Amino acid sequence: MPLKRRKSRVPPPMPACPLTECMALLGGAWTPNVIWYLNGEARRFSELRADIPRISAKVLSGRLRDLEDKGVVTRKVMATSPPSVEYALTALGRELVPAIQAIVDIGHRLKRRKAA
Amino acid sequence: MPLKRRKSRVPPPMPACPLTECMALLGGAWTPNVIWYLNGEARRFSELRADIPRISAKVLSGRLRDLEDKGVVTRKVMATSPPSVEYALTALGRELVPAIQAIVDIGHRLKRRKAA
DNA sequence: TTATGAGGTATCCGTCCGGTAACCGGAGAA
DNA sequence: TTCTCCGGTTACCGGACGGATACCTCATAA
Repeated sequence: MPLKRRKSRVPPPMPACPLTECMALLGGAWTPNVIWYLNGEARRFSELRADIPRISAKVLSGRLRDLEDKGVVTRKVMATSPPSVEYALTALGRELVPAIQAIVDIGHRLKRRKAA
Repeated sequence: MPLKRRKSRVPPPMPACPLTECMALLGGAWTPNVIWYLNGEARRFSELRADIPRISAKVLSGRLRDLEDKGVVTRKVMATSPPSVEYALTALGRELVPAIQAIVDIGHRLKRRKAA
């Protein structure tokens, strides 16, 4: 009883599917969290560390550099003492927020249900 | 001698953040793709491999096992010869689709813009 | 007889992540 | 003066994760 191969139901994903395209920006540990907490005003490195308690300084610093390279965040060094650094979303970064919002919404529902 | 800050003895309250809560289900390489291609009808292992050409068998089988453990997909062995296995989304899995849809939508916009 | 296909597992190896520690230059404390 | 702290970053190390390839079982097809 041979199985017939069912055709792919989905539009040709090939030369870089939209999911992959967007995940290239959202991928990497803690990336959605970083973008999420940058929504709204700019935020300093140590503020982000407080926002995301379980991220290590190394990973946060790496993530911010990656996101800067990809054009998702901007980095501005403030002439304070000691110098502090402010990060903010670019227009591209703000476009990613709705996707993270959708994830957060689902997370809220999951939590509410687990409480019951 | 000042009092040293005591380290919290219990692991930090993990599921505080809705984003983390939901990312626990979506995290891991290729996870959004797998859920995306399972939306709609059930799909077999080799069909998923064709849907997601760049995933390796090891990672796909690992992802499917993880998702089954988390209650996102079901696994059904069909009594064919050779036996085939069908995977499908659970109700929980279907709840995750809107978030992936949002990511896909943004990916479409990014691609369209890049073409220009 | 060999090949093929389904649904994986075994193995190797490179990259990523997390934790710790150190760094730097200036400001305040001892 | 010397100590220490502070914000941001980097170097080092060990472990987990992901990619590539090979292999396995069973049964039909060429």
